[in-house]
Amino acid sequence: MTEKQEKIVKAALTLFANEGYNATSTSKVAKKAGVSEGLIFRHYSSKEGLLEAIMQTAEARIEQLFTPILWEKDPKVLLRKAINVPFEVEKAEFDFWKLLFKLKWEKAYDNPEKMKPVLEALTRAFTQLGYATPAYEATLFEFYLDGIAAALIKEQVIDQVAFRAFMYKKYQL
Amino acid sequence: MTEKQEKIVKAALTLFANEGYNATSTSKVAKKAGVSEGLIFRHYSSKEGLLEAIMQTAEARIEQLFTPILWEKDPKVLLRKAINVPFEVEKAEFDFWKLLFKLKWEKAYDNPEKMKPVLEALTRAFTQLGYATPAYEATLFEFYLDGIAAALIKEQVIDQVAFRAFMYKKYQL
Amino acid sequence: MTEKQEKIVKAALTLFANEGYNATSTSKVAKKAGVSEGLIFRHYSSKEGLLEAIMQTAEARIEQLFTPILWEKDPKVLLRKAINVPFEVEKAEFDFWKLLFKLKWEKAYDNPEKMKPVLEALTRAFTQLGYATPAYEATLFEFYLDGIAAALIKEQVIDQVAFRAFMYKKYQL
Amino acid sequence: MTEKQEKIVKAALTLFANEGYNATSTSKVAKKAGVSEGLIFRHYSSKEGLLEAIMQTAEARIEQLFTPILWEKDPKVLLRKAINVPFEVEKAEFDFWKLLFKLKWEKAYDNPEKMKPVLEALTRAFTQLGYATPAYEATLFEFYLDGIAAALIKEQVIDQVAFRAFMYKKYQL
DNA sequence: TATGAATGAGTATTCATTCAT
DNA sequence: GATGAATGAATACTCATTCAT
Repeated sequence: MTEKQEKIVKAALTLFANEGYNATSTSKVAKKAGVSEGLIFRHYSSKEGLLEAIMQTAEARIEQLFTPILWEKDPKVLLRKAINVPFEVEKAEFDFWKLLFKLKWEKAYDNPEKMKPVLEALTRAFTQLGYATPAYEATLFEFYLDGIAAALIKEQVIDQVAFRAFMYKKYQL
Repeated sequence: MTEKQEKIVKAALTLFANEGYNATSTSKVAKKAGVSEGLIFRHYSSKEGLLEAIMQTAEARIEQLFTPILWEKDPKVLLRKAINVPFEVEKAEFDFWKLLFKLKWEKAYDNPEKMKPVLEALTRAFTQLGYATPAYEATLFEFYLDGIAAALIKEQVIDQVAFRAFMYKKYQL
Repeated sequence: MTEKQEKIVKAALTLFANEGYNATSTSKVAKKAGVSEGLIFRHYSSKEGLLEAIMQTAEARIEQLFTPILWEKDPKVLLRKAINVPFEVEKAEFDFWKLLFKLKWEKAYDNPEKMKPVLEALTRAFTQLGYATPAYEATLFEFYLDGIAAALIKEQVIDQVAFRAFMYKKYQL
Repeated sequence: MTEKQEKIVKAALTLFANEGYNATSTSKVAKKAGVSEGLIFRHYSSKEGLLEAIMQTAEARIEQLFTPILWEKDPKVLLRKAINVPFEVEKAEFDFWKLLFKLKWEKAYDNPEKMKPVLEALTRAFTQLGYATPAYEATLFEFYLDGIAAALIKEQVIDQVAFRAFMYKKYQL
């Protein structure tokens, strides 16, 4: 990735995440990145190509965040780690997440399959912990995580320490 | 609201919800509604005005759905009613919700204030039921509402009866 | 056809004929026609649509020119009339013809079928006049038509009266 | 001419001839030639420069084809040779001719002067053969040749042997 | 109220060309 | 000689909006 490519991707990420993909023109991206508009197309062939390039990095990052959970044996530790994920997202990554959450509502970009392994790991954990309906527990747990993540990304005021403690207690971790 | 106005609003709702506000041109709306493009502007003065008109109806509908909860005295009944809300949304209303959820991610249209009364009612209920941190419980409960509503709207397969039963049990209702 | 539509078609014809279809931008057409660029697309949906609209008129004009030949019974009169066709094209129509001749070299727009009725009429005439290979004679005659028309359109100096007389004599008319 | 130069010229010729000069981008030429776009400009300084380079070769080829005619003393042989020219064009050269014929309709590239020596040779021949208006005969003859060439290049079905025989007979050769 | 012609600014994308390497 | 990154201007086409009727 050349220096200018990085600039393009960075500018596009910020704009796509905050103003929306459709509301962001390639000329805006170019201006913000300080490059000519044509360069975007030389490197990514289309606006959508650019989006896909960004999404790949984003999904890679997500995988990276959730991988430690997938391999965790101890169910309590697993849940604890899962709860921690949203709180560990750094501000620098918020744009990634914002974009991801937005695109979840565009059919073409929403693939719930992606989270299946996590869901399965959670189900396993709830099974081991003797929950009656572990699959539903996992689903609900994921709703919670999603909600927490969304709130954090939107920078709604939450006492992170207290809330995390609350979650731990709720699941007796 | 004249007959043509209704056609416009209906067409716009479907398109805004499914293709996105920015991705929907006023000409597409006009064509789908079977009216001239000019008429949209005579009635709503701008594309954004049209969106706002739709949003008002949408928000009114939401209020309508949650009002029974606000006045419910019995905390257990209240939670039961709250759990049920997302399952009561009819398919005909999905577009409303889809649009609402999408716009939650556009700063200009996300106002968390809207849900405050519900949040307070839930907090009250959890207090009455003796939960240790009722405000956090209420927050979490709202995440459930969001999550299940999103899943239903996206028509992800969920055994509605079973899941509802699971929620009842979870909250001992 | 509104007044502006006519302006568009006229401007486009001149430009397409003299600078070439591909070398003429829609913005140039708009500027020359004194209308907004968008209007072209409202009326003709695409640059190609505009070309096709023009071509239809052009082909209609051609038909009109050759129709008297098709119905002529007397073979000598028929050939005389045919010889005259190119000389009857008025300067005002040169652009039509220029465009037509240019497009003959674009596969998509060359349809030799168009001239078939004329070719058949010519063949009939040569048959009646006792020519040995009337079909070839007709083909050759068409080459003359093409050649003289091209020369006239390009405004190459030709003594029209003399040349016509020469042709009459050549075919003993 | 280096190997890459040849590749460029060959690719450009095919594309210019079949898709048109304006419709062919330098990037298409580069891709087809398997070279970098920059190289085209190093060698030919501009797209037009490339066209001119091609045209020079094309015109040289034409001269080569017609030279034997210019020096022919026997008028009958001369006409026979002239008739043969279009039939002798090899398929491999069709692109050359297609391009030439197309460009005849671009003022900048049409120079009727080029064919003057041929026209004069034909006139001489017709004079020697005692035709009444040899200059007009020559002009008409050229129209015929042009028409034949165009038909052949466009690969319209023509019985070449029969048609050539027909031409010989027509001019009593 | 409703239409449809009309517009000016913008859209994604392509173009011929330059230049550092 | 040759590449590939980079650009500024252009391209066909769309957009939200206005206005005369």
